[in-house]
Amino acid sequence: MESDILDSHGFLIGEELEGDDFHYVEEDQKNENIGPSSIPYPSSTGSKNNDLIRNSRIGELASNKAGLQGIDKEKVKQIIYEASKNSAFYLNEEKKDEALSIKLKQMMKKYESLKKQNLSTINSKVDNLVQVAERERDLSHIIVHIDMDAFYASIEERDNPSLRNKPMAVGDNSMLTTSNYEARNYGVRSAMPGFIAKKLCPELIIVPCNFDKYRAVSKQIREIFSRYDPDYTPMSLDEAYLDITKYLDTIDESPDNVVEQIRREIHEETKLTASAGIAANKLLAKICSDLNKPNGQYRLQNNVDDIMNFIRPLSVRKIPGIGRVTERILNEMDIKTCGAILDNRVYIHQMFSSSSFNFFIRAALGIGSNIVKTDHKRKSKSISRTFSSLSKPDDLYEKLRELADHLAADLLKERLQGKTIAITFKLVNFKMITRERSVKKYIHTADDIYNIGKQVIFININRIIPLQTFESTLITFINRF
Amino acid sequence: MESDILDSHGFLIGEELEGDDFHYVEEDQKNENIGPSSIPYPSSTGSKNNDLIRNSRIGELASNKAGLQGIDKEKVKQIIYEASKNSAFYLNEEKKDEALSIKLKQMMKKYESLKKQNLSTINSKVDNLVQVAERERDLSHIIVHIDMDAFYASIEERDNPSLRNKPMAVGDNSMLTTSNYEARNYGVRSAMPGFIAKKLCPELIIVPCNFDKYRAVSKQIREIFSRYDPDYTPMSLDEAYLDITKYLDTIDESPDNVVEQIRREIHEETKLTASAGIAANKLLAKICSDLNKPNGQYRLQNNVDDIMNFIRPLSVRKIPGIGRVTERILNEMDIKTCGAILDNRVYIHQMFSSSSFNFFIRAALGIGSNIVKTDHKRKSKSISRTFSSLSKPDDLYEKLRELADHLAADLLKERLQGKTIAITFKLVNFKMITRERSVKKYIHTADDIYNIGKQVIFININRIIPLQTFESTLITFINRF
DNA sequence: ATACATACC
DNA sequence: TACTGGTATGTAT
DNA sequence: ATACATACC
DNA sequence: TACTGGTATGTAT
Repeated sequence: MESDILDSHGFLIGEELEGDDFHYVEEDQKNENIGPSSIPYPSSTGSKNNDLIRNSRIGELASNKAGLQGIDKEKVKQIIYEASKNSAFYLNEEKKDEALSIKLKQMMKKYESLKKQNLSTINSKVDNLVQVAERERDLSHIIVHIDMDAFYASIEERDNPSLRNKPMAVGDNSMLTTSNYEARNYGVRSAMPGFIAKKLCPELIIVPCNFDKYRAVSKQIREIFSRYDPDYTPMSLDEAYLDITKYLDTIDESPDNVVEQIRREIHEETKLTASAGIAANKLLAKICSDLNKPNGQYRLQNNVDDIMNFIRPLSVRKIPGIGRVTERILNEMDIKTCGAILDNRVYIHQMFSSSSFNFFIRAALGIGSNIVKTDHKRKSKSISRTFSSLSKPDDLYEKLRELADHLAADLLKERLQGKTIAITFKLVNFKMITRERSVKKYIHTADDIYNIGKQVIFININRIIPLQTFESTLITFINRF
Repeated sequence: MESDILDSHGFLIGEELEGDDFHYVEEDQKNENIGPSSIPYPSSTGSKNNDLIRNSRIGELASNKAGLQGIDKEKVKQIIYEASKNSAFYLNEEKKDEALSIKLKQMMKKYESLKKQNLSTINSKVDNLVQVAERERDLSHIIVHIDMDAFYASIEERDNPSLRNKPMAVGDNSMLTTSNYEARNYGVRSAMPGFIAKKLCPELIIVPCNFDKYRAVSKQIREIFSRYDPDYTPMSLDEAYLDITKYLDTIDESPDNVVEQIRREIHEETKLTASAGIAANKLLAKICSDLNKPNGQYRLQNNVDDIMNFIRPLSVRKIPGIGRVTERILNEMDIKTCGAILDNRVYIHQMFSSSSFNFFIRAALGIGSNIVKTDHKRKSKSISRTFSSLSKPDDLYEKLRELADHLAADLLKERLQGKTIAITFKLVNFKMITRERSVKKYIHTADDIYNIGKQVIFININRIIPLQTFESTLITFINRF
């Protein structure tokens, strides 16, 4: 009787939502200062069949990134769609997209009601906040963002001349990490599964990853960076920020020439090309480094007018931290450029959290951190492996054991310990579920990780197995604060 | 085996903390704009025996509020202590105080380490935030806070002349809501149990509450308020804010004279006295209304210098929203006055959340809301009753039934519905525990409340009964957002 | 504290 | 046949 | 979402 | 004999 009432009112227990998002490739970055990595959600409307390809997750694979000019985008989309449409992966993407649509619709409802309101009282408050941001502007540093061109692919080409001038990618049949520019002309790019890339370009050569080699080259270029800024920050094997302000004080050279020289040294010592952006802060430098890619550089002067003229017409999507989802939300609000962010600051203020508002405003003003020297403290350490579907708990425990051993070894290397363990299961339908547990004392041994993980799996075994057996397990070791 | 590991790492489940705080009396307020009602925690050090009386919850009963000047505070403390020391209530207060001590100690650790640091880089950021607050200052309104003097007690005296000039209080043997000024001279005050008050003043006359009468008088004074500001906001039966700016435009009178006139009309029509504060905003008006109590008023000019000179030497405890606990935290940081808040803004910024920082800074600048007209939306509706200890679940369900019926009737009057039900149990040792449940659909009927409540009790029955049977049940009906 | 989403390489 | 692996951070409950 | 603390009348 | 009843809001998990 009571439980009838309870069920009919549906206690908020164990509700299920959807999965995760796409990813790119590579490794080793120091992910920081790239703004809020989460902001509400959007999506297309009906999102049936080809529509999804057109304007969402999968469609993005055929977007207008570098190297895709002049090719038949529609044809690329069509081929990707044909190769994907009945896969579990694609079905899951569709599901996620539908969830997104619902949330976007709700946001738009709020937005429409906002447009009808008189927001003049909020205006001055918002303008105040913009002024506060403006006061953070600091034009006293020259920051450089350097990014190797098609890093892994270029290394492989360099070391095997027979690969040159042919469409080629690094990775394997299930996932590519990098493609060279010839391959990009076919629509082949990173984060694309190799078997789909082959449909786009049957003559594509796929070279397996050789991380030891990439790390060695990375070490070379980092040595070069340190000549110009001993406190440079590497963001990944092929990318770094430099503050060359002090270096410039020691010589009589323009920033442009210094960066030319860095890129020249890189080329001389590695036979590889790099692109660079030069600007007043990391945000702008990063945006700039993409502009004259490959093998080019772009200088944005440390001058408010130049910065504002540069950023105003820029697509919001160019802002690191604004991805596919956030771009779509903004687009729905008719905000396509950074200038429009500023113009719509009152709506942005009402629609988003204060931290998102600050992120958007600072980006649209071209204001960002110019602190390059960082003593980065790792916040989590994780390991994951994809394996073919399992159906017996014991098989899963065995995988857990392997991952726990591996993770514990990694933790030991850095003398890390933590209090929270998260396990992510990827089901065969590509749905991801995460379960985490916090303990009172710091732990780090494989046994501790395994035992806690086993308990977590055991408790959730019914959520995992019956749905459809799992595909992969990600153990994340999280150190909160 | 696994569960051994798990236990030894102590999963963070079902940990128990401590209870609740003291309260005053009366009813009917529109609690708003009184700042963050929570900020970390502090306490004394050893807190043994009489120490607790001296500097904590119970000691506060004998504090230096209006009416207590010139009496022997030490003697009052001693009598309260003797009357309390072995009670379950007092034991619980001691427990809470110990928990507080631990947390305060931790805060001080952080504070000490902060003092050793060079905080110059944060300085300008904090100064910016202070400027942002300063820009909110608005001196264009004249706000009045009116507060009846010893409201319930004065009404009883008025209606029964034999009570006059004798120590008297309103309430009952277990709890007093108001005391007259004669009684206050003995240390008798609101929120004190009657039986303890009798120890302080054996000849004390205790008159039972007569809410219907108080409500009728409240109606009278509200009618007067509305003559001066039709949009006045009542905060309780005996207290209100008025914005007399517009009224002043219609006549040629000073604010002081207008408020004299309001108080005169109150006295003429009710034979009761009121005190008032007149200032640029609600925060300041409220502080001012306490200054010339009883039967007086205080005007603070709408002028930055006057406001700053007024607020600078003011004890932080005078700020509504800073209670016993927060005062203690601040005192530990050597912050006793509002001026000291400003002087220590960088430490405040580092020690507290941004919302607490903003609250402190605005208070210390004398900046507050001057919006009186509010269409207040109720966020919760609750009912609670104290009853003697029960030990059978069925007895508790029966109480639940009564409270649910009552609450549902109240909800119906205001056409309210909600999605969350909270039940608070007060155990015989005065420990309070809360358990809440959210449901998906809005509910409002007694049956729904009862059934959900019963389920909640059922699930937690082992947490309640074995500990020591419960004393009272508070059902709160919460409407989130 | 948990679960999940977004984003970057 | 077949859609990774790693880290950070924001939002919602 | 849940549990609890602080604060006000 | 005996320490309320009501509402809001902040913090921590």
